[in-house]
Amino acid sequence: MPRWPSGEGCSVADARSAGPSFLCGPFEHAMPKPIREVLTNEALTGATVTVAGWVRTFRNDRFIALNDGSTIHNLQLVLDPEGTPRELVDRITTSAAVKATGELVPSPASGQRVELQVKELIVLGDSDGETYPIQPKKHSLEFLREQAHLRFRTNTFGAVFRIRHQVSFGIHEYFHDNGFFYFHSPIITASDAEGAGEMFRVTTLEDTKGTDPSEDFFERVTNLTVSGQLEAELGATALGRVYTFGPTFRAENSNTARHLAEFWMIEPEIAFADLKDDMDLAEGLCKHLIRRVLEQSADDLAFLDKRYADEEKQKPEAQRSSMGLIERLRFVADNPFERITYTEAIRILQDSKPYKKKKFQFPVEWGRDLQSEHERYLVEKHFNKPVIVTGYPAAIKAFYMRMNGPGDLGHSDQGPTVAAMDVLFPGIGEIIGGSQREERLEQLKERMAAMDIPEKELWWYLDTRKFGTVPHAGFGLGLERFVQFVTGMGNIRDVIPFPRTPGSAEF
RNA sequence: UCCUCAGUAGCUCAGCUGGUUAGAGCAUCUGACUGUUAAUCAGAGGGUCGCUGGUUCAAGUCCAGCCUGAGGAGCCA
Repeated sequence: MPRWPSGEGCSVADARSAGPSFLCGPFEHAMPKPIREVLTNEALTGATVTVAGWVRTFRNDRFIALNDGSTIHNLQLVLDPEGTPRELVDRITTSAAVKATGELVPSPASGQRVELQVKELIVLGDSDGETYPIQPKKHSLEFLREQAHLRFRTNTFGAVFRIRHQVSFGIHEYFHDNGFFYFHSPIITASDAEGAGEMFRVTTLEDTKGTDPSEDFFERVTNLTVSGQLEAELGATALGRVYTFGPTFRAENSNTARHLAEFWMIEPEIAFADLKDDMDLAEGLCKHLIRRVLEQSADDLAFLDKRYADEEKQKPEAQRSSMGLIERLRFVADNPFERITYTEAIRILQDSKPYKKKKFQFPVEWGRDLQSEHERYLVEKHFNKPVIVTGYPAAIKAFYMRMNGPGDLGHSDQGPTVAAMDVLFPGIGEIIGGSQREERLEQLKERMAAMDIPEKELWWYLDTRKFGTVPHAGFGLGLERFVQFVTGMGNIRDVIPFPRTPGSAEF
């Protein structure tokens, strides 16, 4: 069994003092060093090092570009031309898994600081060049989507999923550091009253048609969750600050580059907080995550930045982004988000050129929801930065959002509004949707009645308003949409390992 | 679900107003070379032109239906 270099014996200093024969065990069992460490730790130069990974390219029967996923960069392995048997050389093919031990030496050629002079090498897993689908060349994202099980072996997807990790980890970090508790809302839920979209039915029945739900496993109708928010509110009204972070399921027949049937959502919920606190939290989280990725994933971002620039070059000039990927991340991290009310947004849109030239496909008038084209104009043309829109008309928002009164943020004399807030990002659209929740029992019941939501189904939710209710607020952040923004990937299916979309659940 | 576009070698594509045996680059394989950077050079193999039906002397090319994918829209995160 491999030994992890956590205890005695495997430190860099030990490796150096032990000389070239040092290994954490016999060669076959030696724990390989991550290539990320091999390439960056200058103290390793001159040491004997074991690495393992997958062959990216093999040049001249002598040079292996080896990648182990720990970094986007490859380690060059150099074989001894005389001392390597032909049978072994023939097995070093694209994506073969190999393990090698040798001396890490400064590289005489340009292209890499160090390289590994191989003393010992084994092929752990062969890879047949004739049938391995991913070649050392540029592939289309569409093709790689069909090879989703192998696409992680490409630079692009390696970078994307390392960054996805950094974002996920950063979410826990940010909330933990700010006194939040990670709250696990259920995946299987019984309430279908949330109105967040079509749901996937969960059942053990062979056929649900004509069968009484009481005969089912849970003795009632159950579905996969579309949101952990209502449960998070229960947590927040006791623990103070909580967040959920888990998979979410929507059975909508959505076929777009920004919708998935299974996606990951982050839903913080804070007690004793109003809409402004909510906005501050949302903006703070976004900025923290961007800064973290800029710091922790500089190499991957540099690669994606170049990729993004190449993609932009393909577009007609009018559609090109005004900023590069990294440039825009820095800009968003360093500048305050624009905060406007829905009523102001309508006014800006009605004063806009596209409105006056009748370029908008959908009407702009108070009471109607903002369409994608309107959000795009606000974010990408008018403000050219993230925008938080508050105070939407009550009629187009969910029942749990707090009804605004005179003096409340976003209140309008044009009609009733609620304390909602949507964070709109360039290129992505709505990345966060949140609100201050209706904490007043009577108002909440009124809204539920108006929207035909039976109180019976949400008795537990209403209880929080009966017993020690407090102002509270929260939001939902779509993880994949955020990762899209950070990586510059145009299609949401390319930022989740195994995308689920209508008609597609391979892998 | 709606609108638009696309489907030709493993991949990316060319194939004109229908007309001999369907092409290129890359990849793969074989050989050469051996300090290379997606190495280079030479050669070889590789096709149900998405599927079904129709029009025609003749269909990769025209028509219809279906399937799959992409872009946009709606729903939303």
